[in-house]
Amino acid sequence: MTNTDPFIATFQQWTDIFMHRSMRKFIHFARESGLSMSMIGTLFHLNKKGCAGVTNLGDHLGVTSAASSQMLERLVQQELILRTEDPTDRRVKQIVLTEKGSHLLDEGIRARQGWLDDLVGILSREEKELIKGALDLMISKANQLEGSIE
Amino acid sequence: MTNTDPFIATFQQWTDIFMHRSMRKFIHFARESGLSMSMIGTLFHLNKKGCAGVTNLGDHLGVTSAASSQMLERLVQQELILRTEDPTDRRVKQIVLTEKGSHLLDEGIRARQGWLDDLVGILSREEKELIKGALDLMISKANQLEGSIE
DNA sequence: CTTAATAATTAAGCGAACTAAATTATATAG
DNA sequence: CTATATAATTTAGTTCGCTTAATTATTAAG
Repeated sequence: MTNTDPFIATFQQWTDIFMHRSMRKFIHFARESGLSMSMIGTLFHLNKKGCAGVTNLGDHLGVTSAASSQMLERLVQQELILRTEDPTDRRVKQIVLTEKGSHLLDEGIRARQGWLDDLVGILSREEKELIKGALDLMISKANQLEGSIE
Repeated sequence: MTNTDPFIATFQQWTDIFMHRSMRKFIHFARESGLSMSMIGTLFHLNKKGCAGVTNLGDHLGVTSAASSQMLERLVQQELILRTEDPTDRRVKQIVLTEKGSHLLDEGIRARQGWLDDLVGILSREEKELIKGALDLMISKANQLEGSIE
């Protein structure tokens, strides 16, 4: 293709494998849990940020606040999130994960990475250390770029 | 959590970052292209396998052949796939990517990994080599597991 | 040839997720 | 106090992706 850099080629190859293996189970899990992509994205976002408003979450997904409100209502009914008034500005609602929502998310992540256990199973201690070192390096470098995206 | 293995912990941490950074742009791209998740999955599958039948693709997505047929019709209208008769069994249709479909997919992948260029930019040659080695190792190990999933 | 099985499509209908517009409640500026 | 702006919600209506059931075409088996 246009990418001649062998590093990028390798990275894309790994991404392909990872997506294929890892996403299938996760999507299956989401379907069975009755969660849409928007819901999944919202739960992940809440897991990361801790708390957010309705319009805020909608913007994050690229939908209107009306759509966001409706989706959040469904999540409230499923008891996956909690919706309370912001005491400092009573127009805004504070959305947070419930215990149940947090657990469900963990379960999904575990489903996603079930095959990881198989992979770990056929790695030697030295190989695991090599890979862990590389991942740690990428994590720290990625965090270094943090400023550019909110 | 329940995972005490530092390797798995690191892996999940990296996955979090990767998903966050990489999926957002890709989902945005899919929306703008008017492609559903099923369509995306189908295009990727075709890209990998080259050719497939209608029922086959539906099974792969976990939907009925009717649903698959309808979705493929939309992809045909968008000129992203080609649907021809299998000469050896005229009941089955052979679905392949068009040039346009292949290009669109490439574009999506590039959108997904736009931030990768930024990451590459702040890696030294030695760091890139370390990471590439780790990725190559994981790729080969993952392929070793290939038999378990079709 | 007849019957049964298989692949794809079509038809009808349903629920989910979205939008625009109106509504309610609260906050801010003049 | 009166505008105006902002946050969330409700309402009505659309579209999408799916299902089941029926239909068409082809193949395979007796």
